[in-house]
Amino acid sequence: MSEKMIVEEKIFTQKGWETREKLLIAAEEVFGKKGYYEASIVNITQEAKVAHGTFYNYFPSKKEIFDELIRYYNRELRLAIKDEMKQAVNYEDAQRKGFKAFFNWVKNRRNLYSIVQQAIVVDQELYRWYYDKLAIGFLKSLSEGIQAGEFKTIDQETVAYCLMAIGQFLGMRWVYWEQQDVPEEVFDSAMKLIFEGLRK
Amino acid sequence: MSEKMIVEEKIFTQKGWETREKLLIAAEEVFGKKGYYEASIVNITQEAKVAHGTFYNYFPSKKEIFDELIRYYNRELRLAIKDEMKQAVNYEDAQRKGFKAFFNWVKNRRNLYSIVQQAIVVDQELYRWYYDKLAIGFLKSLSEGIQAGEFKTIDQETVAYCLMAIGQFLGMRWVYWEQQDVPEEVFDSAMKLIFEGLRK
Amino acid sequence: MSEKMIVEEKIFTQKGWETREKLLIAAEEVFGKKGYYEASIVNITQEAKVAHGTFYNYFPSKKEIFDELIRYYNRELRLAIKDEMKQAVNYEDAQRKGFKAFFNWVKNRRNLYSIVQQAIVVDQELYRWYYDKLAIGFLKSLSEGIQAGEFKTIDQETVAYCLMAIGQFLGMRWVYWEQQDVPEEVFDSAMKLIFEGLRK
Amino acid sequence: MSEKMIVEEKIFTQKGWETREKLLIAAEEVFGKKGYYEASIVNITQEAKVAHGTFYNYFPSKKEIFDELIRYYNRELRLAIKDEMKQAVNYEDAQRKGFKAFFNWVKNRRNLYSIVQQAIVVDQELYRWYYDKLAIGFLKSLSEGIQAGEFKTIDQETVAYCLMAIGQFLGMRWVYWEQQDVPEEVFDSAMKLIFEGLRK
DNA sequence: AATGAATGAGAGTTCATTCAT
DNA sequence: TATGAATGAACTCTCATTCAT
Repeated sequence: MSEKMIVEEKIFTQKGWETREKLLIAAEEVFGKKGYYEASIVNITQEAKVAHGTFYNYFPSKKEIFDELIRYYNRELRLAIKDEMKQAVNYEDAQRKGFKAFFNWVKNRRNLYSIVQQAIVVDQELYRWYYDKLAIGFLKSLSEGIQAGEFKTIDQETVAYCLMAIGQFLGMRWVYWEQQDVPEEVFDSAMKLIFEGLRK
Repeated sequence: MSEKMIVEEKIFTQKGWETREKLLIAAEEVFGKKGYYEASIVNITQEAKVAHGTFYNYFPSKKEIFDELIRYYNRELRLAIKDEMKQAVNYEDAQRKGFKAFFNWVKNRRNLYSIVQQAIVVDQELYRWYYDKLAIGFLKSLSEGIQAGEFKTIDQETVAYCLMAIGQFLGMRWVYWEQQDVPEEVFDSAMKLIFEGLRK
Repeated sequence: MSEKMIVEEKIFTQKGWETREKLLIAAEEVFGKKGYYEASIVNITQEAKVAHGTFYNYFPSKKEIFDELIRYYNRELRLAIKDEMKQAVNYEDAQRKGFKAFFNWVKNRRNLYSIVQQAIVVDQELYRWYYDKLAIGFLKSLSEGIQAGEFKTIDQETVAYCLMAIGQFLGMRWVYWEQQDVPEEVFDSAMKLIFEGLRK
Repeated sequence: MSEKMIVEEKIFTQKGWETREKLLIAAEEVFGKKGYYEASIVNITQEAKVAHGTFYNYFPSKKEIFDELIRYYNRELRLAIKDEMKQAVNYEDAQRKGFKAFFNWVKNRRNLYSIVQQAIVVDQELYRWYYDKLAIGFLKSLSEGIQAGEFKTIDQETVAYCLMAIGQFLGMRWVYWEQQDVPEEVFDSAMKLIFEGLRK
């Protein structure tokens, strides 16, 4: 007698669930390395070491597994950032810790980072959803920082977008392209810009 | 008697040159609207109102015309920004004017903006080249602003990336997604962040 | 202690037999609605509310269950026609009652009617078998009608085929396509043609 | 300088037109022999001795070439019947000649006959269209025969359907199944039934 | 220079069937 | 007996590229 799992109205046995996981992990690898359009289902099933047809027992289409990856890891990232921010001593520290957590996540999930960027082309709605979701976390922390009198009274949404932008570009530049941690001095320079501004 | 043109070791007649132009303009439209992978050569030749085979008289591959677009318009964008910055009364104003010019360019070249983002998937090297090229302009102006004592002494490259990031995200958010100008108050908020920082 | 049933050298328990029945009923529905080629085994097992693999415990292939349906319901139709004909007061009446019974059967077994037509594509031999079997009934009654001096001396096989043809087309036209009974006046016109001919 | 042809908004050169013809002839053969669902595009292109992809230069889908065959040959058949009927000395003779022409057509176009029957499964609308189109010819001739006082006053539509039914079944039985002409005595028996009726 | 017919590799997807549990 | 995961061959369709005219 085997235990069953139910996901989105589909029922899986333990074995089925494991196959699904294998496919997701394989897709992360393949989409990350080759890009959505260059990647084929065969690439994914070979990476997962299952038969071609097995893919369609678990995902109705190539696009669907892509969506699933984005949505699943968006949640993972947000939780990771949130967890880190909770440890902060003040709101500035919270923002710094948020950035650190983000860079860390990119480092550990290089493929996922790439996949998210691909969404710009593959599904703009999804890409927008991704950043809107992410923005909410920044917004909340900014808002509290303002209320606490730690931050200036600002257009929170705009600033949230600016902060995400900076995180995104530095992550791309250093962690994704150069495959290293964001250097300390770069991180400090960015934080300095954010908290003190450019003008002398 | 026809005049000839030489581009990258190829010789064109006047008529040939015009056909090439038609194809580039069509490619901009088609790549912009459908995306690189969804677009086919036939789409481009139909848009250009030439025969299918004509394409390969001018470009060796689909990828090549994509590259050409990116490189050509990268130059156009940089010139547009430079031109605008020249009019500035000081370095802060130059940065502001640079942003304005960028948003303006996105507005007038929506398709191109989209195409550049597609490079993330199509050719990461090219994408990097694009932003490295762009960064140089920001860098130069920043550098002069520091030398003139108008800006803090900062890690110029990092700040250049941060500024590009902000421009990129706000352009995406407002001009590309919402299809409107960046609202004045959003622009001001971003500038305020950049020049004064977040801390109270 | 369970009772066993034996069908074509296979032994079934009561439960097994019921599963088999469920599959046949489901197949009738699915083949009827979607057609043989559009229908999948999964469609059938889902309709029957059994597991995918269960199908192959009862039928060796998709084709086999199709055959079984055709053969089973061919017998049912012939019995229905025969039963009705038995009530007739003379041979002309028998033919009329035979037609009525046929139209009635199409009405109540729309799916089956469709399935029989599919045999044209799926298995021409089977289709031929179906109509040869059906023809025998017509033949017998015609033959008796002639012997009784009620009908002309005719080429019985040809006339049997003509009668089947008329039944088939009127059934298709009215009962299957229009989903209604064959209108009385249509029925009468056809009978008039059959019994009196076209010439003035 | 090559001559061009325009068909349904597509332009063909002479060569292209010939390829299209080759494909139609091949499809007639393949659909006729294997049936619509068992036939693959590869079967057709191999029969036509062209590359796989060439098919899609001329027909947007498998279904489309099937439709084209049916519609094209429906017209051919109707013209053939009409031509033959024109030679008739009276309306009864016209009907006889119509049947003859039909059987002749089936004989020369065995594959087409099969293909038309497949439409029952592949596209019921098309099948209905086919017989509705055909019925019109019968109707017209019947109508004139009545007006001329040669035929009884009857429900013309119903009788038209009955006549088509008989033609269809005899064609199937003899020409298609047995691959021979409809025997003279069979033809005569059917005509006798049609014109004189069954009752003594 | 311009044309468009021809090509064939390769894509995503389906599904009858097998089989271990 | 019942299950549903796994398989892989076969399908339709796409399209970048080549090439004869």
